[in-house]
This record gives sequence, C-alpha cells and structure tokens, in this order.
Amino acid sequence: MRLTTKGRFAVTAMLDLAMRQGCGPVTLAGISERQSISLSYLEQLFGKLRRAELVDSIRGPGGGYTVSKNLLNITVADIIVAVDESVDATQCAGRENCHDNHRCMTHDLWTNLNITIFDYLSNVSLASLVEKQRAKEVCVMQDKRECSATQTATASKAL
Amino acid sequence: MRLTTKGRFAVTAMLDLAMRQGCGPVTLAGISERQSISLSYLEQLFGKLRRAELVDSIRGPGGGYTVSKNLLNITVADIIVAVDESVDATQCAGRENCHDNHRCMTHDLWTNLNITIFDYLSNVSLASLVEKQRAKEVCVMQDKRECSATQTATASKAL
DNA sequence: AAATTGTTGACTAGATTACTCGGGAATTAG
DNA sequence: CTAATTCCCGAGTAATCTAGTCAACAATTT
Repeated sequence: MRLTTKGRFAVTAMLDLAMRQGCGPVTLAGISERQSISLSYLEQLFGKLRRAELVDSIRGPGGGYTVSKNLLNITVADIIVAVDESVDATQCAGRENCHDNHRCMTHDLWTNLNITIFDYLSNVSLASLVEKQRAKEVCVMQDKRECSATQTATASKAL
Repeated sequence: MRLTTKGRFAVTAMLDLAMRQGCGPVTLAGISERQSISLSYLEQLFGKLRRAELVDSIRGPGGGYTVSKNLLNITVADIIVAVDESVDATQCAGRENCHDNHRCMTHDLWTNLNITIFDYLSNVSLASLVEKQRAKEVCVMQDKRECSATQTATASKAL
C-alpha cells in the first residue's frame, strides 16, 4: 500500500464522479475543471480505474465515465490499489532490505503497519465519502447547476 | 508523516544500535556492515537523529553512537519524523490540492489516515522492538560474539 | 461528415531517493 | 607529537518516480 498524491488524485476524482451518479456519464474534462487535475493525467488514472473495473466508460458525444458498482462496495483502498500498483512495496522493500536469508528485523513492524493502513482505508466506502460531502455542502456545484436538486435528493435517499 | 525507505533504514539502524546498548558506543561502520546500509548514508541519517536528540555521539577511537534516552521513551514515529522531516505532507499536499478556498473534499480522510498511522507508530517503542527481536534470536550476532551473553541478559531484564 | 469523448503510448521537466566523495574536526593510542 | 580512528558536513550525482504533455487514433452521436 503506497500513499502518494497519485492515489489522492484518484480518490478525489472518484468522489467527484460518485457525487454525479445518475446524471449520466461524467466527462474527464468536467472532473479536470472542477478538481483542477490535468486532463491527460486523469486519462492515465481512469485507464487504470477502468482496468480495475471500478468505472465503466462510454465513448462518443454524451459519453464519459460512470461508477461500475454500488458505492457501498467501493472503498478508498480499492481506488489506491488500482492506481498505485501496490506491488507489495512494504515487505522490507521486496529485494534489497531483507537481511541475509532471515526476514529483516523490522519486517513484522512494516507488515503490521501495512495492515493497519489497509484496514482503515478498506473501511471507508465511496458512499460514506459522498454522504459526508453532501452533509458539508448541499451540492458541491450548487452555483453551477450542473446537477439538479432532484438528483441530489434521490442519491442521498439511497444511502 | 511520510513513509519511505529512508525511514525504514533509520528504524533498522536504531534497532541495531539499541540491541547493543551497554556494550559501549556503536560505530556506524559496524551498523553499516551488519545491516548492509551504506556508511555515508548512515552518516546523513545519524546527523538528523543526533539533531533530534535521539542519539549521542562520541568521537575518536572507541567512539560511536549511543541511544540518548530510555528505549521505552523512543518510538518508531520519533525516528521517522527525525529523518523524514515530515513537513505536514498530508494536509492535501499543503498547497496545490485544497480546492478553491474551502478544504478539499478528501481533506478529513487524509487527516484521519495520518492520525491512524501516527498513533500506530507512536505506540511502538524501541524497547518493544528489541524485546521481539531477542525473542526471535537470542542474540542477533550470536555467532560473531561482538556482544557478550551477559549483556544480553542484563538488557532483557531491563524490559 | 464532423464533433465529441475515451484509449493508448511515447516522451519529459522537476523532484526525490539513495547514495558517493572529499575534506574536516575531535579524540585516543602509541 | 603523530597517527589512527571516528564523527561531521556539504557538494555532487545516477537512477527512479511524479505529474504531467503531446500526438495519434477509435468509437459514438448528431
């Protein structure tokens, strides 16, 4: 479990997407503008999110991305693993650190830390993030009217 | 709280040092050899550890480093903060990520994750790492006889 | 046919990591 | 005193990673 800004961007983008579920496909251009993330960078990230089957894509005008499953079944850990290609990364750096043939002295420490982090992030669903966000501001883009009030009401009832 | 291999190296080196407390000052050359960490890199790390007052240094022949306080009062979090110059790092990357003037949507998520990680690492003392390590192998360098059996016994009684 | 949107791959500036190198300064042994 | 040992410090650096850019293309709709 690596924690980089790449993972944070991905979570932010997924949250933006999740907030607009039901409004039809959401374009990367829109997410890019609202969240101030470069469009090309988002393309990279969503390529990985799509291959991880967290989002579905629809091409052509009116196309975009939608979340592929129930928001309750997607966790922050899923998103981070999808974009950061976790590759182990914590097991004493894989190759160079484990001392001689026995496990390095701090092996268990890092393994347990990894479990702690993963547990925490596995228990935060996209649904809960959406809920908290709605509690803060009735609709993020209230002023821009890109998503109707009706949609917001329906979505929050689903939680 | 950043988690890099730099921090892992520092924890490994501090554990090596802690295992030898009472044998007199421990040289970086020795830690370098035992833990397969480059000497020059250790010098950089121990410069920071000394400025953070986690270790004391003694120059000249027979010199080296000693842990500056009780092993119970040094945590893994202390060590990582000392070498990684944590600078905040988690607060939505400080500058670029926080959206507009309100806190970015995932601000609370990262803040709480940070707290979770910090709490975990703040509750692991050097003393507990030494204890676990001694439980695994009676003395790490048993075969090399650099540290007497008497010393090992005294140290484990202190826990 | 033209516009829109996703898809892919190659490339890159800048930052960071994990070092090396060279010269010091303090201390002790002989 | 001299030489050896050890810490101390700053500059430099190759490799890697981050956060992108750019260009071309594929699918779909109007």
